[in-house]
Amino acid sequence: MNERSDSPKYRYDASFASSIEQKWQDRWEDQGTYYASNPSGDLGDDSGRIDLPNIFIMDMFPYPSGSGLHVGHPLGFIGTDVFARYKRMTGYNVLHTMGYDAFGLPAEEHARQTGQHPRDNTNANIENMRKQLRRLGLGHDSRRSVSTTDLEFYKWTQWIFLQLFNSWYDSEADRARPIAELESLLSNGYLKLENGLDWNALTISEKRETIDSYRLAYLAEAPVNWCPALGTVLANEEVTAEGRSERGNHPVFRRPLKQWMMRITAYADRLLDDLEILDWSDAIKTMQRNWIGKSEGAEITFKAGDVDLKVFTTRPDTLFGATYMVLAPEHPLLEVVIADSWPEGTPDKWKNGMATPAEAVHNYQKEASQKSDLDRQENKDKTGVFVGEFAAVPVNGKKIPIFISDYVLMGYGTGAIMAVPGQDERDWEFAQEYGLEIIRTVQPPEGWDGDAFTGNGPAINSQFLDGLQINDAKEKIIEWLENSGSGHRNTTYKLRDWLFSRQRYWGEPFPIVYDENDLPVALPEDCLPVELPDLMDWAPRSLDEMSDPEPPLGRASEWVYAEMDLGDGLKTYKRELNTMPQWAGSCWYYLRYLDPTNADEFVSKDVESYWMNGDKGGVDLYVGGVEHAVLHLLYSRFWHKALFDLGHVSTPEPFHRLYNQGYIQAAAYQDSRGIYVEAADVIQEDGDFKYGNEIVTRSFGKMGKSLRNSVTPDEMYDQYGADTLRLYEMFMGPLDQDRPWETKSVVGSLRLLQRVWRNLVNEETGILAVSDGDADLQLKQILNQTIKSVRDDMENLRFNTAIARITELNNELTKSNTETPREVAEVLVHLIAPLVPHIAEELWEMLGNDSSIVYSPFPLPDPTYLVSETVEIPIQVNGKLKSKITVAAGCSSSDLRDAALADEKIASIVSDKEIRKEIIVDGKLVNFVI
RNA sequence: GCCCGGGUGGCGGAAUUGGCAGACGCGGGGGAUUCAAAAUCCCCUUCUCUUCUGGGAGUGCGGGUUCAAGUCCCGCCCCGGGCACCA
Repeated sequence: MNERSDSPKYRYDASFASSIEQKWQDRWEDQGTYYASNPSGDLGDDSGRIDLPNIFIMDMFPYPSGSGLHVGHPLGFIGTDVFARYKRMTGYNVLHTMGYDAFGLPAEEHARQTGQHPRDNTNANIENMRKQLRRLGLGHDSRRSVSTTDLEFYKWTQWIFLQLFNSWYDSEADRARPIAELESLLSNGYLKLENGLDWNALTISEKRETIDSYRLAYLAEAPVNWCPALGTVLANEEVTAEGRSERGNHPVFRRPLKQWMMRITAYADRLLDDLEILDWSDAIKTMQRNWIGKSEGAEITFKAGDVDLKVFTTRPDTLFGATYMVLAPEHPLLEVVIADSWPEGTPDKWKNGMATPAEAVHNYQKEASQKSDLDRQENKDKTGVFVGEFAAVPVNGKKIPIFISDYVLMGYGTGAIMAVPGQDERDWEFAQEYGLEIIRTVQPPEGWDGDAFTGNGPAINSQFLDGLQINDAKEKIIEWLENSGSGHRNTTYKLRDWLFSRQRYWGEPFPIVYDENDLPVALPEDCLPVELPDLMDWAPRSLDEMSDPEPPLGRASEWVYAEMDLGDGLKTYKRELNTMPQWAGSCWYYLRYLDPTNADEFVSKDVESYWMNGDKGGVDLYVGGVEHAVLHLLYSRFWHKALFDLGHVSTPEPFHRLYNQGYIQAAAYQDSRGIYVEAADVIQEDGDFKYGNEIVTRSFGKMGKSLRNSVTPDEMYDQYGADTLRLYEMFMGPLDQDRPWETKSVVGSLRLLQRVWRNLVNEETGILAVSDGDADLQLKQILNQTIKSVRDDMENLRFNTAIARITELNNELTKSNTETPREVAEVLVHLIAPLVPHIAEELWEMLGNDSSIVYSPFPLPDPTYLVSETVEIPIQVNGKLKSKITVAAGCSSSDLRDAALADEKIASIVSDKEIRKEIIVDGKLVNFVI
């Protein structure tokens, strides 16, 4: 920064910082400084570190975007790097590396814009990103850096798919098992088919289809988000609330298509229960719980003529209050319950102006299907029509009218409800609208003037349930339902099976082919990897609403049909043309970090159990953004559990501790038209923000192109150096909090490093300037107290306060007129080493060491210097600070009291008053109450 | 509407169990050094009253518990995030 000719020659400034940073980055790379030791295999070594305790520290790997980094991106990466460095210095074998999540739609889109093949484009972006991250001085084991697009990586993604395809969920044993075991259980008669058929009487193809329907990865006709303009189906998360594609804002249609599904619902309970053993924030756990959405209750059958209508309810205890029934407009049994004509006395309101129930229902169905999700969200007024038929409440035979309404969703429970307006707010609203009977079955508290009462209380109007509290009433009615055969205990989930097919080019091909009956056949392991064919024309095609999606792989005409012998002679098979979603690679990449060069296994058992630590283990620290709270983290947990069941990994959970870093925000400025202007060009003048001559308004938002407020790491390297950037990002605030970027504040971090440098080195000569004498007692006490605090802060990822403590120590040295004692200098260099590794290495070398500081032990506090002989005690009167006195450490309560009363100020305040109470906390405080 | 976070000086933030509110940094003010400036070093910097000794108020708002509350309890307000007709 300071390039003036008269500034000291050896001042620590941006250009000097850059030169030592590059020197050390080269040396670390040459020496493989950050290589972690494996217990066996290619990455084993004789460093001896394998005998140390180990720790696996991980970032959520990035998508290698072509647009480069801004200073907000590496916040979490710096945090894990500081922690990993600290752990290395405290005697751990540390695994820390970085991979790339490089498949997916963004890569395709970007490639399309630049006209390059996605592979070339992706590889160029990865190279660029590696360079940028290297420049930050991140201590990654470069040998373990993988990309999901590497053939040697996605071979194992396909292998894991085969594991899922070749297994089923045994709900008795509550775990996944190999599919071969299902076949033998069925043929031995140990397991009966759900549809009651005799397995051994089935034809071969019936058997095959039955088996297929049990697999964890299975084909199903499922309603999907079909976006004809993009030519692909989209995941729910890729569709906006308005029902349009997030990219391009094209219309999206719900449409049933045959797709690969993952049976994540089989794991719903375990995914829920095992949250307990995880060290994750309650916020994230709550989000996962909500997503899984477990509800316990009962399924109850209502008879409407000959038709059984099943409802799910969490409140079977309110059965006596059921006064009508509602089916979803898409309910499959609707057609058979519609009456031919309106019964006598049907209110006009229930008919919706139609002459027959059929007309009313079909008209309503049509309207409901045209309602977008947004309409439903914004307009929650209850609408519906009567179907002209009645159902019988099982417990008393009472006939209640059947309605259809869009407030009942086909996708949840049974798509039908018993409506209990007395105890349900939605049912109350509907009942009010259509003039339906309301029966309270729970006694509301006295003075209740509200509508539906959803709280606890004794049952009323419920015959044999009367007087029971909700939970007891539920148990009793469920018992009755089960005895009478009209219902049973049941649990439902919001979680749906995971749609796993995409009509895209840039993704993992499935290791699946189809035979002459169009049934799926898994390829054997020795056929892996199924390589993505090289296509010139890989872009999705725009289609119209009525056409089927065309997977781009269908255009690889050479590739689509394969002739092979899969055990029953040479035959021609058609390949699966869909590809896997982007989540596939991110579901398991952490496991490949462990053993990236293993050609025989996705990870060796030996290596996996070493790093994951079995049982309640997993990745020791996983840092990333909160936006992955549900999808990635849920999918990944699901795959991991399946691999665990099949004996491929030793821990039931992948990520033991999850930590969500905050985001760096930055000021953004809008002109009078609301257009964002380049934030870097805005100046502050007389309290106004000005862009040129125009006054602009300020707001804060996520740093990025759209708000035109990006600051790049390169700018920071030019002005300050990488160590300063690292230090500033860690000092801004706690790692898990959002924080606003302020370039003008970065200078404070540079100043700290300059002072550290100046306290150890003569700026004029560049020669080390430390003394060999001892530090005085006071400095030793400060030094050891600092070591203690910094260790504690580092351990708990509180880097901002660690830096504050280091700054205090350094300020002591700055104030002193003498040269810094060597013992202090050496400690100081260690304390800063995890945060600012380059300057620390440089100083460590100047202090006469020829090996890296990376593995030099982090200082331990000497307990002798953690206690001082005297302590300062605040003296309060009536709880307000009035004075402070200095007394011998460990002095008795009575001595402390006497000393406090002897203090001039205190004496003058209490002299003529009676002391009513004395609070004396040894070593802490004295409070007199007068 | 429900469920999570959060609210502390001009700004970012600190205060581990109830025990000195505002550590550390930015910004601001003053001084030393300098021909002068930059850089550096030192001091001050919550607000407010003041007779310059100190006094009063103060952690979103209103109550409470306590010798003592940013911290605990009750009732609100505001900001951020998630879910949202899930029976």
